[in-house]
Amino acid sequence: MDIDQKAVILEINKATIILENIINHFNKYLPLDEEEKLALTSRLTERKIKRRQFLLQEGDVCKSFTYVQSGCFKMYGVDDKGVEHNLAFAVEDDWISDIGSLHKEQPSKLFIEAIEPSVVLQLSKGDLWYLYINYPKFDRNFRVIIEDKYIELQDRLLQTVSATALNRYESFINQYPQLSNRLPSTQIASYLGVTPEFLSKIKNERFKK
Amino acid sequence: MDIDQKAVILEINKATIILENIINHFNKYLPLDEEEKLALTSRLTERKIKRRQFLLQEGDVCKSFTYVQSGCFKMYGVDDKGVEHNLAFAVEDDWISDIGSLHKEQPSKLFIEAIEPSVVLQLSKGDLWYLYINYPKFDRNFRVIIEDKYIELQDRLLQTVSATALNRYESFINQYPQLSNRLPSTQIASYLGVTPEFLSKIKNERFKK
DNA sequence: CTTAGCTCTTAAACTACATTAAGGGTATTT
DNA sequence: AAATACCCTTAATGTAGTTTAAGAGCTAAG
Repeated sequence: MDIDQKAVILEINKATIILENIINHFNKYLPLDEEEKLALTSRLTERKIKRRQFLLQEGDVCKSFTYVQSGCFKMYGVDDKGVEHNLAFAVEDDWISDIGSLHKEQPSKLFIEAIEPSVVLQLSKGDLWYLYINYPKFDRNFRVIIEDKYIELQDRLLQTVSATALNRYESFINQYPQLSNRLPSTQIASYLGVTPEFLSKIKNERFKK
Repeated sequence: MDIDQKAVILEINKATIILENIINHFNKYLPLDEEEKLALTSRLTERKIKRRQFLLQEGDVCKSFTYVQSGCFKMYGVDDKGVEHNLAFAVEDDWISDIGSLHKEQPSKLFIEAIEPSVVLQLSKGDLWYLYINYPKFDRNFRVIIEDKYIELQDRLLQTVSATALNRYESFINQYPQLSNRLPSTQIASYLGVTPEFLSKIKNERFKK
């Protein structure tokens, strides 16, 4: 076996290892059989994304459903004054997409931007539909995935309208302890719905106690 | 045919008419075949609900997925000060449930209460699971139903964190013109995340223009 | 090495919205 | 028919969070 062949095999192994993550992801729900695994993995496109690079920009139609293999993204809207409002973060082993724009093929109001250098696996709308039509298990699995996201979102809305900024901050730290270390405070402030200045004040008061 | 028989037939017709609504509901997605229709309708429980009666109270585990046949419900949480915060309304031909509580069999943080005298069709968790397992089309249909609800919720969260109370009020009127006439202002204020007093002020200023 | 650009913090002035209180109108219950 | 509860509004006062400004530490790019 010459050096070139070895290089090819290394590449294949690396790809296999990467795809193992998404396969394992489905093991949390209804595990895929060999045929389904192949149907899925053969349709995934791997992309490396740099810090500050966009997966989606306001006005564009969202074209794919994205699995985060490694790294971190934020999804946010920008108001009339130009202020960003973070709706969601996604780190490794999570999905991110503007589902509304993807489904209805309408221009998105949102941005999806890498906060860290990242690797993603993407499914185009057509491929996703193909999987839904030919392998009902994907209907099931994505139903459960989106139900979980719905539950999270509803919880968050309740918090947003009924709790103070301090409470929201403490809930965030409890719910996402890893994220609260990993992300800059400005991004957390934008997620909590306060200015960085006010978050700074909150942290200070919390520390004094 | 005697009078009793006529009465029975009338009852059957009425029941059939009621179930027609939910069948038509699914026609918006992937229409059900005869077997699926029977599987569904034979598992539905019809309940009449009085104004101010609860489908779910905080602390209880949500036991069923509810289709609103007629009437109107609100789903809300109550904060430490005892203030209600409406997360959602549901009128005829819509679904309502605390999905988090239903799925994870955990005590709910929410109330679901009738704002008008209502009629609902309920599916227990067990029956819902039975449908999912035996008729994959329900996975598909409920996936799409919940995706639509997710889109709505995300839109609302974005509004809540990025728009003023006046903007949120105007969006609400545009998006749900029927509801804005049908509901008392106190309920709309609770949904928008402001006090009834402040909503009153907003309306007044809006009218002046 | 240096410049430019983020990030974090503090603090004073400001604003959108909450709270409290009170009065009048309208349903729903008795 | 009366009583009770709920609904809507106005207005004074109060506050959580914003805005603006300014400086200091950190990181990244040329």
